[in-house]
Amino acid sequence: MPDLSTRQLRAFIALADQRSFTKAAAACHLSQPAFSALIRTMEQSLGTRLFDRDTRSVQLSAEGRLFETSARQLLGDFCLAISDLGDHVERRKGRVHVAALPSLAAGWLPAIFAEFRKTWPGIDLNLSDLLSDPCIDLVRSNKADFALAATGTSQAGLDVQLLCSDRFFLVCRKDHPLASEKALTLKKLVPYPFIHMSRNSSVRQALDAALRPLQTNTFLEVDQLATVTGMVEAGLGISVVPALTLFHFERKALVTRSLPIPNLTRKIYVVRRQEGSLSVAAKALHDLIVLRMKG
Amino acid sequence: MPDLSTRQLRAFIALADQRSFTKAAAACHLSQPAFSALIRTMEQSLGTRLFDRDTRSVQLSAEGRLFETSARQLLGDFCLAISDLGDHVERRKGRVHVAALPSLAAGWLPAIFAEFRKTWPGIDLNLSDLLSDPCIDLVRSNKADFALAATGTSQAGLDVQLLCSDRFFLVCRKDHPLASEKALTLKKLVPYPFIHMSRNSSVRQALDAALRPLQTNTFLEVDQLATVTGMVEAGLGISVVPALTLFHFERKALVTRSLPIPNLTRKIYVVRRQEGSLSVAAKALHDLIVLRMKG
DNA sequence: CACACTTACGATATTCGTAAGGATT
DNA sequence: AATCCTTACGAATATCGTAAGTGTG
Repeated sequence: MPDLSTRQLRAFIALADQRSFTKAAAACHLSQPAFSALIRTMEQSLGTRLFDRDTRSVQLSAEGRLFETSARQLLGDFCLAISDLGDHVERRKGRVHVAALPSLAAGWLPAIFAEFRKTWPGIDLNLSDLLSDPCIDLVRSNKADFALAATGTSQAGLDVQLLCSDRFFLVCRKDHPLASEKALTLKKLVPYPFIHMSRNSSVRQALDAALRPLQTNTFLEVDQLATVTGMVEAGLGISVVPALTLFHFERKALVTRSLPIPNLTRKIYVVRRQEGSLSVAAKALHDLIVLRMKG
Repeated sequence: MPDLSTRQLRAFIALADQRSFTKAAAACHLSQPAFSALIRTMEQSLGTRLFDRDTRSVQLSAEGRLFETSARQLLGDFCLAISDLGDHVERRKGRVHVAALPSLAAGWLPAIFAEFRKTWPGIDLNLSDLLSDPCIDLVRSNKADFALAATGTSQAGLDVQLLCSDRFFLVCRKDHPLASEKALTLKKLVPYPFIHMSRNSSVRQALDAALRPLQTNTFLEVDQLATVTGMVEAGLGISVVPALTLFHFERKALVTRSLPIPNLTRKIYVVRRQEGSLSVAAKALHDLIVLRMKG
């Protein structure tokens, strides 16, 4: 099977169009003899004359005419494929699939996504707002490019990098005693009824790990942060949630108070597959996320 | 727009399949470093890394995966186009359009076509069995590859070569006086009623030119040779026709007799366009026709 | 240390442009 | 003589294979 290059195709088509070696050579930025040799080489490798030529006229031979259709089609497809690849490399096209904890998806990610989308309007986005484990599963099965999740144990085959430490805040009604408490401590929280996220949430797990010795009055567990908001606002109890989720609690009736315990944090990691680099688009979003978090 | 060769596509696909530079290099009959350089060059010209590789594993990058689909499609199309061209060059495919006088089409061409078709079963044939002028028009308008016709005047832009001189024969019933005439001459034919082809036929024109001084008793003109056969067989008259048409007159009731006038001939020419070579298939048929005529 | 990809490097092959050649108008 | 394609040829470039280098399990 003979070798053939796009340059040869271009030269062939140029000559078919111009019907002149001199003009076609100029169009290909080649000296005329070099162009002539190129066509000759092509004819040899295809095993047939493609042009009937003498000093007075140049035109496609029967076989050349037959090949012309294919050549135009092939070169067109080639250009399409190459420019499509170029679009992806230049970030004019693409798709990034991010898996992220729901606690990040509602409050923190939207601004990042908006900025990303503004910078790279051609790149589409997928966001799987799931708990840590399904997030990581998506990464492992290569369905998501990377995940923003909380994972203590380092996973085999996955690259896990700390994105940030998310400090916990007290959330309660303005008329709650703790809202005006001068010196907040964990111990002062314990007596009050707590509204918690369910045990499989990263928020809850980080909290449990940090509060290990203390026993809280957990009278209600829910699955969604928004539900916590509603419950706290209704005066059913208090809650302790990470800073990145405070978006949910920006309400007139509520206050959020920093807790003076430095290592009471939930750690957020960027998780991606060890093997295989990120796509250009995914790397762009990844880098933006890291930049906006660190910066 | 970057250059790209089928060799590079093959290498890319081989590496995508084998996921090993060593194996893919072997598959491409290249040393491993040369293969490595080939992939590197390709990545540079496309402006993106196509494979994620370290000493332990080789796999497509996101951009490589994107390009893989196109690459396989492109290489497939390439092979198709090249092998299709090859089929035509090797005469496994093709089509030849011949224009030929009806007087040749029925009797003389069938054996040639049969032999040609047996030798090159993949090549389809078109035969336009028309009078000289429409035959030549087909050649000039590039609808026919060449024509077998009678043309005195050399036509501008056309290449005209003598194929054969077709001697005329007397055709009459066995019971006709001329059938047993010892020494045939033209003059002895004159008194008898003639059945002629119409004046726009090449047979008639050649005959008229050759018989110029003599006046024949032309009481019937027809358009088809087969009609001449029927008329002569019915005893309506005699006719004089070229040797290559005698096929029509091989019948029990008829005799065909050579006329002892050497230059009483109709000349058959091969007519083709001056510019532009014949297709491989057309040349094959052309050469066979010339060979069978001369040989 | 064994395996697999990369780098280094001299040798070979290809491709280039300039200049001369040949054919046609 | 002018035009256009081909041939000739030395120079620049690209590609090849061998051998050494590097990094990982």
